[in-house]
Amino acid sequence: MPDISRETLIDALERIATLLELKGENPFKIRAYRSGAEAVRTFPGDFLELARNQQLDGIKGIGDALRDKLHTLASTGTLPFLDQLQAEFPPSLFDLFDIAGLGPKKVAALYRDLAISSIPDLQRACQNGTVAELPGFGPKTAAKLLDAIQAHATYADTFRLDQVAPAAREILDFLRDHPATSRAEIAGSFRRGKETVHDLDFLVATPHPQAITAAFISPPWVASVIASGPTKTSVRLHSGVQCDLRTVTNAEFPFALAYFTGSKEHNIQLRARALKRGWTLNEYRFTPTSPEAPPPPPDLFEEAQIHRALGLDFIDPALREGAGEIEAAEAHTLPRLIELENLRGTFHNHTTASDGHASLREMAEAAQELGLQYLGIADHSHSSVQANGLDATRLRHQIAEIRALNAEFAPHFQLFAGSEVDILKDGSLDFPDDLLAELDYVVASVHSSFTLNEAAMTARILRAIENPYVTILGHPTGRLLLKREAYPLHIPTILDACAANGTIIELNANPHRLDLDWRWWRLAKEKGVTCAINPDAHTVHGLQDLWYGLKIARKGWLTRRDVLNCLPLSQVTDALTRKRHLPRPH
DNA sequence: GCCGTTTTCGGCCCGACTGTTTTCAGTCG
Repeated sequence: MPDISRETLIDALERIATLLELKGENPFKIRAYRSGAEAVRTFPGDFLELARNQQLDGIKGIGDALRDKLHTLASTGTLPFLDQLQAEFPPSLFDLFDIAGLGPKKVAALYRDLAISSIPDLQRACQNGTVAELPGFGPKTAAKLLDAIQAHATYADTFRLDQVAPAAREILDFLRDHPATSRAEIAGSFRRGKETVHDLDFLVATPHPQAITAAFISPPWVASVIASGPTKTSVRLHSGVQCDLRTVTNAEFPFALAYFTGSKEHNIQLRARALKRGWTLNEYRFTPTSPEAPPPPPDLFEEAQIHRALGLDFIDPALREGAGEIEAAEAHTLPRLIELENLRGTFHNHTTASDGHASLREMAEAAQELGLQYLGIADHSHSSVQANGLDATRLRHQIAEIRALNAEFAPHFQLFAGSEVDILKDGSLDFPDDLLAELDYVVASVHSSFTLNEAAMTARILRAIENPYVTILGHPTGRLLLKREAYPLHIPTILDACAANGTIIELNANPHRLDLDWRWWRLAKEKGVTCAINPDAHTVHGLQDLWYGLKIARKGWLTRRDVLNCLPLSQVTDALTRKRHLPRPH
């Protein structure tokens, strides 16, 4: 079987779209490839497997042409159509699309007229004046491109949630404090709870947009102003994060909030739905398409009223990814999403015994301050030498310490004694079963040999899943956002095995991980897999990462019934050890 | 190239901003 992933399919479709743009193809054909890529990205299920087996019929956005191309790529590992297109342009040309202000038309002109095919080429041509003389270009464009090349080399263009959340809150508070502000919100992918974002979108309802704009660009955290007009302004922060501001009227606010929250795919579906009712929908209002069309409802103040006007239940921002949420809202089958208040405790936390920075007691007290009823401790096992992993003696000592503290905390709070035990290269565990049996629960995680192929990695983890003492599979794919790719793993097989064995899967809430990815949780839930939202806290402060995990769980359509740590203390103990008494599958 | 309670052909989201234009094209979201 060719060694490709869903990402390979997505990249291929997006690459085709870009190549067709360079060639000046029909824009609607290009859009079809782009939306096809998005359909692959958001499909709730094992897309790769379906593509391999030519079972893509009926998937929205995938027609005959894309279906066949995806099948070819998934089953053979190559796509001649793409290869032929790629042969027409030098590979380095694609780097130019990463430069702000350059789109397909300009890149095509630079390549065609000046033979520019890389960022260094472009930089030279901007400096020596040839770009400024090109038709459609000019001195300002050349100067802007030089700035953009500089910015490209200096700043990241994608940020983890934790990298932008503090600034997001600070700027939102700042805007809300302004006397000319009537309402302010953050929209965009941040509001949807995406694990990484490109920018922050602020929306302000105000009768004095000029005053808000002036205030937005003036604080010390603004490094530069990218663009500024009457209703739209973009700035870059010193951290490199781009922040956009839109000012609207009070009446426009709910429409603008819905519009700028996206996603693009979600919006397109929403607008199409409005058209069927005889209205156009944009960021300002409903407008009847003809005099005969029914009048849209007057006086809309909230997004929920827009959804209702379209015959839909309110769709939480977390779900607005164009992945079936509109159909579910119409059928009244949207899930009641988990809330932060539903969390009663959490598992997988570290202390000074391994690589954490707080003691058992400090972690327990912090958890109680957060209103939790229980806290699971899971320090590293001894193979994780770099993390000061515990050996059997130290682990038994910690178990005793936990029991002693619990005598003090009872009955209002309880620590659970666990371990984050390494899944070794062959899938065996770092501790023998009799030692694991002394624990309240066990998290099993991969911390080494990341380079196994998919089959070997899947088999390795399957073995751990099948161990009766493994309660939770920790950070299942090992990814570190923007830093390290997930190791190859056949997730559907993992989900099936967890369902069959009663093994819980972690949603690691550390903002560097957010693993398992939200795109898998609907399938996991469908298969009957339980989720545990765990902060993997190494400090007292780290417990608050639960907030990130919550956002991701909501994106995964999870409810409190799907999540282990929504159980009250009185029920969670049984849930942790239930698997030990289950009959073994096979 | 996709799609269908305006359907199998003829549509396909569209507004804001900038720069290079002298009325608009390109980019972005």
